[in-house]
Amino acid sequence: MPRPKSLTTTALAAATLAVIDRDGLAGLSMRAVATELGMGTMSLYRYVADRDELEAMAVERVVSAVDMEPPRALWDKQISVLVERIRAAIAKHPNAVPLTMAHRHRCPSLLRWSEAVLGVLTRAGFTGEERVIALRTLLGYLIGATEMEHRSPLAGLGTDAMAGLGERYPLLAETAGVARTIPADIEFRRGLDVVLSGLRRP
Amino acid sequence: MPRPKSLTTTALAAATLAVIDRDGLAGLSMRAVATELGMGTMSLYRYVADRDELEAMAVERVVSAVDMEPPRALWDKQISVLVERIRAAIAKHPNAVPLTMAHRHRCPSLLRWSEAVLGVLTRAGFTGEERVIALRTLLGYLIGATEMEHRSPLAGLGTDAMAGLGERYPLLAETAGVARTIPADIEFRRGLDVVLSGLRRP
DNA sequence: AACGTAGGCGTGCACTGTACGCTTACCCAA
DNA sequence: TTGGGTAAGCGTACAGTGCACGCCTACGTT
Repeated sequence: MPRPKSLTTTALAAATLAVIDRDGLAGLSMRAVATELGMGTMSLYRYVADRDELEAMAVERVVSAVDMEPPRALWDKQISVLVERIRAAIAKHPNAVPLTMAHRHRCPSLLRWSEAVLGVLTRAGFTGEERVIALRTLLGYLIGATEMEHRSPLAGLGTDAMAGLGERYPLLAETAGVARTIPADIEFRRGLDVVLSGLRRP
Repeated sequence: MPRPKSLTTTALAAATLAVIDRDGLAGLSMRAVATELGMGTMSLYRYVADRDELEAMAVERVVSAVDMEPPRALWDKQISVLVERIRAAIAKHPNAVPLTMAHRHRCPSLLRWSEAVLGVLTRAGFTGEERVIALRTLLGYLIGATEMEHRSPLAGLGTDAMAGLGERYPLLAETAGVARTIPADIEFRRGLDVVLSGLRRP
């Protein structure tokens, strides 16, 4: 009976994400999103309680696209595929990574994802505490590795600055040199393989 | 010859950390730190270029206290001790955890720590890419697990809210129930054991 | 055709980080 | 003892933020 809404929540999330992708996290403000949508700033509050809630919607949009269906394979391969799908989705919006970390706990898609991983683990024979530890270890690695990939130490340093670093931290400098030759997704996968091989029974 | 400084950088970092510990991250502002020190706001900029730099100093203070000397033990035990020392240091200032994550890459103490871990790995026979992967995997788990511990999913939900959750995510609800019975540091240690057992060659 | 509901928006407030320039405390040279 | 130079300390001001509040207006229904 009253005046109909002119926005859907997905349109709001899309606009928010567009601002983040274009102008970076520092460019995100209620005013910026409103302008992006051609509305006044306060109109946003018809759809959203908070700036926090707006951010959470954008994060949900980042993650909601991933396919939660495990592929036909052995359980460890199934898990590695599920983990890498999330990583890929997050990597598509690098500017949003800090927000993704901040709001992941109220992101329904990540709950669905955890449920899917737990399904694989359960079918593989994990139960009780063992299953808790397995999930938390996988999640921990996923979160930490993703964070490291997008705000890594030594990333900004030029090769010459790293040479100076080598005097005080020789092993670190050498390791950084080697690390530079490994593509990020290979590095992620090999670290994940370490975790998975730790999860397999001896 | 000129007027001497009245503050040391460690005093500044201590005051910043005190504000964070007492009033939380939202209570941290240049004005708050200045008041804590009994100075005017702008005086801080004699010691610090940025709010960012102030935050980095506080983070460095959080981490700088940890003992970087590996204990006498087998290499995997040495590493687990080093990792847990960092975790313990961070856990002492839970309000600062997001800052610790944000500024870890320019934190000298964490470089020293990485160097120490690399030393252990090297003595254990790790070289080249294998050593890179080992360090990144450990760091990834440390960062991710720490983040999860301090802003975990399902943490705020009461037991009744989790019952409703159980209808859509049965495995997750069951897992959360079990997880509640495991102390955080035990959980961290067992996840770390998974990673370490993955690092040991078969 | 008129009405009531709810979407949209303009203004304003408290708060943030920080640029700029004045004042003042201090140490050294005379 | 006294002056001077240097840098510490601070007061003010500004652009920007998230958001509370209340007015206006477009709409679907009767």
